[in-house]
Amino acid sequence: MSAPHRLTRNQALVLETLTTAEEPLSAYVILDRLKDEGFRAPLQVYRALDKLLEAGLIHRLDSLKAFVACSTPHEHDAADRVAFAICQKCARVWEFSDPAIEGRFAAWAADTDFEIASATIEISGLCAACRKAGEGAA
Amino acid sequence: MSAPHRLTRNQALVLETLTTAEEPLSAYVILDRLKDEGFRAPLQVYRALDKLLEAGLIHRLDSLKAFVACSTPHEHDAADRVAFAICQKCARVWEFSDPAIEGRFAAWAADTDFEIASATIEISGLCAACRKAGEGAA
DNA sequence: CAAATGATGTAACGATATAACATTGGAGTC
DNA sequence: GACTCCAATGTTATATCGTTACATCATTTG
Ligand SMILES: [Zn+2]
Ligand SMILES: [Zn+2]
Ligand SMILES: [Zn+2]
Ligand SMILES: [Zn+2]
Repeated sequence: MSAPHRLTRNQALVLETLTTAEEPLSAYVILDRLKDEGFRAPLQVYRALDKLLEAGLIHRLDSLKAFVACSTPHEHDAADRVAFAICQKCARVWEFSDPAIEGRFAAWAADTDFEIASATIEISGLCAACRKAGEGAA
Repeated sequence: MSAPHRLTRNQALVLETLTTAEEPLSAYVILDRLKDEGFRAPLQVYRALDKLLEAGLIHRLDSLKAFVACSTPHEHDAADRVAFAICQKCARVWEFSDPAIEGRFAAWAADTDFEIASATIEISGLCAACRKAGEGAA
């Protein structure tokens, strides 16, 4: 399996930026925040992101075109897919996995003779805090 | 509710391009295929795509940054979410929905006090035909 | 040390999507 | 028909996201 590779300076900086952030960040926002650390070009960010994705330390949210630190740096096995809930207002992300959902996908795949390799599961809506805050504002 | 708006020329051309295609198409591929019909700029495509998305006649696949015609132009209600399976090899798309999956999301949302507005559910893998074709090739 | 490997820096480019603004075309009045 | 309104269109420019190409530096390993 994947040896727990020690992170390089660039990788550590990008990971720390994501870990510190409250919301998912685009690659260019990360670049901007790391200007003072010597980052100059997008590729410096994308290369670090690639390694962190491989290591399972971060995720890319396709629906936002942005990256987020993994909430519980686990091995994301094929049999333990992860889903994300993203608040449209505060942009905070909840990461969860549900064997029952995985089971339904597996059942559909078996019926259809489709071999699942990966999945993108992102739900969008309003978190409890943002709904509470918005109740009196309409 | 949404009146079944008659499509404009541009919208009809974009929809026909997607309906005819075997795979999802990027906006720029659509633009290219409609050059002969007078299309010149990305916005002509994106504006038509926006309307078709509103009308529920097409979908955007976030994981591919591409668009696909809806296989069964239904009203995609909040209570009847749709999922996609995308073959990595032939790029064909299967559109399906599963009340049990929706139920699991609803259960998670209830537990977490999250209000779901929309979802992106895209699984990637190999279809039956492509697996069969690849079996003797390794 | 020498070779191999992986990370980095930099510039240029490609791909995806939107902003801004002028113009056109039809639907409903008068 | 003339007038008004509003949606759709055409066009240019720009914003945003991501990759190719290539030279350089660091680390490991024999
Ligand atoms: Zn994770
Ligand atoms: Zn929120
Ligand atoms: Zn559909
Ligand atoms: Zn296939």
